[in-house]
Amino acid sequence: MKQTMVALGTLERTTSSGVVFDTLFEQITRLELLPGTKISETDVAKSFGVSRQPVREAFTRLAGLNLLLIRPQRATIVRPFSRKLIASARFVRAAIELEVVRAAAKDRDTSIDAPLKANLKQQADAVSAGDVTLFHELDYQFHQLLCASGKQTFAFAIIAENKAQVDRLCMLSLTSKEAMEALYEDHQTLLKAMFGGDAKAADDVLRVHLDRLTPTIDAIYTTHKGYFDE
Amino acid sequence: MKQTMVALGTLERTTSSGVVFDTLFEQITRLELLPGTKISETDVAKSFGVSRQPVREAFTRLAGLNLLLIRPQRATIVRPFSRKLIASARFVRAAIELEVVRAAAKDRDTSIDAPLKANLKQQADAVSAGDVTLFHELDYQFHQLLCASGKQTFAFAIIAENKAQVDRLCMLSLTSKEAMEALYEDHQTLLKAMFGGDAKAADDVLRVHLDRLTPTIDAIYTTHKGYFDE
DNA sequence: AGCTCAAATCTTGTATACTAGTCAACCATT
DNA sequence: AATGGTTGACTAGTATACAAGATTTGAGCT
Repeated sequence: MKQTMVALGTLERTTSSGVVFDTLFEQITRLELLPGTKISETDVAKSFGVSRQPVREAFTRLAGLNLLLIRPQRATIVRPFSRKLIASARFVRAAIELEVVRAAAKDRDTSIDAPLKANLKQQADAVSAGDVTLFHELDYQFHQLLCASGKQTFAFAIIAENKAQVDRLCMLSLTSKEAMEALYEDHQTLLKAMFGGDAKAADDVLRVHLDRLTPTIDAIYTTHKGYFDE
Repeated sequence: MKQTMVALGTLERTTSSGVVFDTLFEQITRLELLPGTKISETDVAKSFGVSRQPVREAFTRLAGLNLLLIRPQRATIVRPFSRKLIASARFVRAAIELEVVRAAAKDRDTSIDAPLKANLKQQADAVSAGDVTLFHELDYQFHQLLCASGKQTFAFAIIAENKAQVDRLCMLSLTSKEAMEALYEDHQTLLKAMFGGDAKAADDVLRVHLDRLTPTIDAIYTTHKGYFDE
């Protein structure tokens, strides 16, 4: 049986419920399954060629991540966006990441300097090429490296979990070259502040950086009200 | 069927799996089930008078909270303490709560002022009476009210989740009157700083407050190495 | 055409049974 | 006494079936 590394570094088997979970997680966060979509254990089981039980387990885990809404005797729905949940997720993510960069500014793992710089270089190339997908991937890795730099690798799991709430929302917006450039500039400035040990400056730029999503989210709410709960 | 309010304010039925989850969660966090204890779906099902399936679902949720370690074809174990996990949980909890009090110092919900003050008064009484259990309960409520004050009610769910990792550890330590007094003083100073709009002072005192656990956790590690994984 | 109501259908929650992997106990051999 | 192999018990993962609540659909009536 194929084995995979999972959280906390334990070697673990691939199970049917794990496969279902991974696939649905990706479909939801990439908006291949839109908010409000009804899905049932029976249908998903059929499409994966398994019984309801592993599907049920995957549903339980996804519900725990606030991505599915399970109700007895009624079809499960892909949880609509919740402005409250999004605000909370953004707050939590910002709080953790602000503390991470503060920690990094004071006492960082310098072995992460090179991968961070390399990532920034690749970001510049992605912006030049107008490659949104690549830029998003590098952005993800950049924030992951920030956690490693601040010696808080585990924190990224929480950040990633909360990012899932926001990332699927951002799938609804276009990312212009100007927007990518602004994010890239933020990353540069942040790294400069961190490497210079300036916790205050790092704090300031990251707040600005994370706040750039606000108009995007507001715009999405205006144009996609149907995807939001009340 | 009895109904209960759950997260996100939805009215929800009580299910067998919910009952099992709640009971095991409490047993684990109160150390009635010690780290390293082996439990099986079959045994738990028997003791609750239900089938394995709702027990399995509860296990899945508890595993998601890092309280159980499920391994295929082997007995599930109550997750031993992990110094890495504890450090991470404390970091995350501190990050969120620091941002909460910063937010509260700047723009708090003043309707929470009275309940906060009332809680502090009750804390003073609990310290005088040497009532550790009551003090812990009030401490929990105090931090919950801080989130409400900072208009970040949702954040407490994450804090509570991460606190669970640390709280079950602290069940192993005695809380002296001196320790309670120190915590109470911190709460007083924190509230003063928040009400005075002094974000910096609030930040400083909360860091000290949350750091008070460090010697406690170190002492527990020394005296209870058997409860920790490597 | 619209309304009401009963039946059918769909759904999750739970019970039970089967499969396959892990581990400890036991026994044979050296 | 130590070691290695075998076997049975124990375990989670999964399949299948039943119960009960929610929703949909269609027939009958006005």
